[in-house]
Order: sequence, then structure tokens, then C-alpha cells
Amino acid sequence: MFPVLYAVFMSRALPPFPSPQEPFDVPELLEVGPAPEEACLRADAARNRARLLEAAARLIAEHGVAAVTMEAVAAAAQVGKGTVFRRFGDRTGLLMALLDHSDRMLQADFLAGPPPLGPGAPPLDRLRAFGVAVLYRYAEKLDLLLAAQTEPTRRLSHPAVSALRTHMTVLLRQIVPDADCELLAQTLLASLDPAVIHHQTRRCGMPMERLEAGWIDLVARVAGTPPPQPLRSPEPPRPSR
Amino acid sequence: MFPVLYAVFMSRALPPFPSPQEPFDVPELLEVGPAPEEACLRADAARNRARLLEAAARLIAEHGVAAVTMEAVAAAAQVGKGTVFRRFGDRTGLLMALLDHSDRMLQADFLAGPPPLGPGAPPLDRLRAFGVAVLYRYAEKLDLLLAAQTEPTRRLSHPAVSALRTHMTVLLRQIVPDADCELLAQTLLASLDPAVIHHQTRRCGMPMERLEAGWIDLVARVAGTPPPQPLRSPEPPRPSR
DNA sequence: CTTCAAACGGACCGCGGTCCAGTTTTGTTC
DNA sequence: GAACAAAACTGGACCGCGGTCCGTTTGAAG
Repeated sequence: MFPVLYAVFMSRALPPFPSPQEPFDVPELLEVGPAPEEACLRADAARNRARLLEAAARLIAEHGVAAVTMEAVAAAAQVGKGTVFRRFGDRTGLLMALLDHSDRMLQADFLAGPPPLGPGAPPLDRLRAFGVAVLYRYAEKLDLLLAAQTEPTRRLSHPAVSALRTHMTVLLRQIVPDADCELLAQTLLASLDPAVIHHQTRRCGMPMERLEAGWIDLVARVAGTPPPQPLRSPEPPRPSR
Repeated sequence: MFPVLYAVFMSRALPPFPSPQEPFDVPELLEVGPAPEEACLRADAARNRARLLEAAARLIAEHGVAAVTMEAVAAAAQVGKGTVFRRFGDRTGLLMALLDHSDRMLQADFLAGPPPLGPGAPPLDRLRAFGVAVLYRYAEKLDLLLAAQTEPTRRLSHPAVSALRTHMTVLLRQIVPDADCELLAQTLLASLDPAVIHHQTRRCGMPMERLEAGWIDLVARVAGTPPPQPLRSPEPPRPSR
């Protein structure tokens, strides 16, 4: 079951994440609107957009990301090449549009999902769960993410990534209020970068569990608390030292 | 004085860094050979290689990295296009060759330079100095580094980056011997990635001093020790509350 | 001088991206 | 509901660049 069907109806960009001026854990105004683009398109444009996304997803499923050529997608969707560019800007835009759905899913999870990822758990637990969630989500879509990362600096300004960063900043403010949380958030997020994950898993052969443990350990060090008891079970922290 | 002159005679790749099976601080066998390539080339090939690098450097100095087109470089060096590709493999290879010199400089500094960057200082001090050195070196060559980063995953396997990672691993083994130092090294190095630096300085307008302070703080947290001097002397009033 | 691996150079290809003339949709007015 | 004008969309020709290929040239060893 590949992401053809549900990716089709997703829009290209997430809505701008409201920057939280509150360092408190107010239920983080969930701004995961449904599909902000899509709607205000002309009928034919919307149809073509859907066909293009579907075609792209099909190409990926059948021949890998490398086969996603703008011309190929256009042809597969029976649409002119210019249309693809008009709709998505460039290849990266198209690929990011394909990622949009899972971006939203993740965002919904940590904004309004069940604890420990969602609100309700202590910030430290949320941070742990957050990193792990990001880790696995990126691992799942690694090829697409790497392919979408032509200009490495562009990813960091993408709304979805900004949302991650903002969320992490909010959590950090509650955990280590005296630190430079914005900077620290970016730093920690960098260690979860798709390129890093790729290098560690594929190149160095590290299993995902090791990366996960590494994240847990890193969070503990940054927070200045001992790591939670066992490696795997996300229990409330028990000061054992 | 741009890097035209001395970059010209540098080779493309650093020699493979010997992986240290010693967790101790043996004087880290300095393997910064002079110019391993270059020598065994045919006379005309070596001459053309030099001319190409010089031409590329000139183009960058005059018109920015974007002007470094393989055709343009070939033309400026009065050489066929095929020659450029034969010599450097691809555009990224050419750009990395231009970075080779400063790669070696940095490597020499932390392998055999004066403390606290070089051997002789306590590992924790070395680690601090190391991060700061990397930070400023990357900042200095940001454009080139970003341009050379077409495939984001390729950078991480580059010998120069591997050398940084290895060195950091060695230091970490001495500082936090019970941690997963390989993983931690990569994690920490990721926070110094050119793309991250670019985003923080250019996009978010953070001054370099702030990044530097962030690194110092991060190291302290990871090492589990309080930061060296005062927490941070020139702190901008940025508790954005 | 002979010989040949190595290096050369430019024609060639595919793809990302631009452009614009022509077409379709939408909303408005009668 | 028909006519119409503006706005939006379409598609394919076109361009530049990265990268490949292959026939030709050249340096150096015997």
C-alpha cells in the first residue's frame, strides 16, 4: 500500500506555523489545517495537480525516486511539462508536495496526539518521544527526503521543518529555561537530519535502535538528568543516581 | 588575497585517515601528507589540473560560485570540457578540490598544532576549541561548501569530514567513555553542518558569537560539566518570552 | 623511432527550468 | 442563458548545464 491515494489530495505547503510567544505548554494551538491550497484552484488545475501527484507517486513506487523526471511525470499524467513547473515550482517542490501528507500527520501527532508525544506528558518525555518520532518518520521516507534535498539550506526554511524546530524550542524552554533554546533546538534537530540518518544507517550500518538510544542519551545529557531506566520503555524518569 | 595560488597545488582527496584502535591520546599519528595526487600525473595532465583549479578560483573570486560552470572553467583554462570531468569527476569534485587546502590546514592544526586545538591540552578543552575552529572555518568557506553539497549524503563520506568525525570520536572517548562516542561524534558534528550554519547566521541573523557560545554550552552539557568561565558574557537580551 | 597507455576535446544527450502564444474557465452583464 | 472579457491555465519549443562517449593526439619508456 503505497502513498498514492492519500498523498494526492494534499497541498504543497503547510500553513505558516504561529510562532509561540508563550513559553508555556498551552495546548499549542493546533494549526494543522486540512488542505489550504487545492481549494482555491481552478477546476482543471486542481484535477491536473491531483493527476500529477498520483503519477509521481506511481513512478516512485515502480521505479524509485530517480525515475521522477519532470518530463516523465508530465507524460504519465498526460499533461504538459510547463504545467508541472507552474504547479510545483520545481522538482524539489513536487517532491516536497509528496511529503506533505506525512508532514501533517507528524505535526498533528505532536500537537494534539496522545502522550507522550502529544500534550499531557512532562516536557522531557515529550522531547524524547518527539526525537524518536522524527527519527522513524525520516527513516521511513529517506529516499524521498534525500532526493528533495537538492539545496541543503532550503529544507531548513521549509514550514514543516520550521514547525518541528518551533515545537522543540517550546519544549526546551520548559526543560532547560536558561539555555539558548532556539539555537539548541536547531542543533538537536540537526542531529536528526535525513542525511545523517542515511549515513549512519546505510553507510555505517547502525541499526535504528542505536540511533534511538543515542537520542535518548543525548536528551538526557542536554537536560542534565540521568537517562530513564531501561533503554526502550518510555517511562517517567526515575532519578536512580 | 584569494586562495588561487595555494589551492592550485593541492590534491583532490585527503589520504584515508587511520582509524584509531587506541582510545588513548597517542600523538594521533599525523597523516597530513603534502599532495598525494598531483605527483603521478602526466606532465600535461598536471599542468592542466593546475590551470583548471586556478581558473575556477578566479571565477569564484570574480563572479561567485554560481559562475563556476564546467564549461566556463574549461574555457577559462583553455582546455576541453572532457578534461575537466576526467580530472575531477564532476562539479562537486572540482569544488571539493578547491576546498582541499583549507581541509588540510584544519587537519594539521588539530593533529599537530598548538594547544588547545592541538595535542597537549585536556580533551575537554580540545573539544571546545575543535568545534569553534570548525565553526569558523566553515563560516569562512560557506558559499563554496554549500555549492559543493549537491548530494547531501556525499559530504559525510568525504575523507576530510571523516577525519573530523574520527578526531571528535577520539576526544569523546576520553571525555565521556561510557557513551556511544561514534554516534555522539556524528551528532555533534551535525550541529556544525554548513547548511545549519548558513541557516542560523544568514537566515536567522544569529551572530557567530552566539553559535560559538551555543557550542561551548552544548559541550558542557554533553560532558556533564559546568561551562568553563561565566555562562556567557556578551549575551544579547533575547529571552523572547 | 616505435609503441601504447594516458590524456585530450568537442560532439552529443537528457533533464531541469523558462517562455509565450494559444486555449479554457470563470464571473459579469444583458 | 448567451455573449463576452479578464484571468488563469496549458503545452511544447527552447535554452543552458552537467555528464558521457569516442576518435584523435601526445607524452614517455624502451
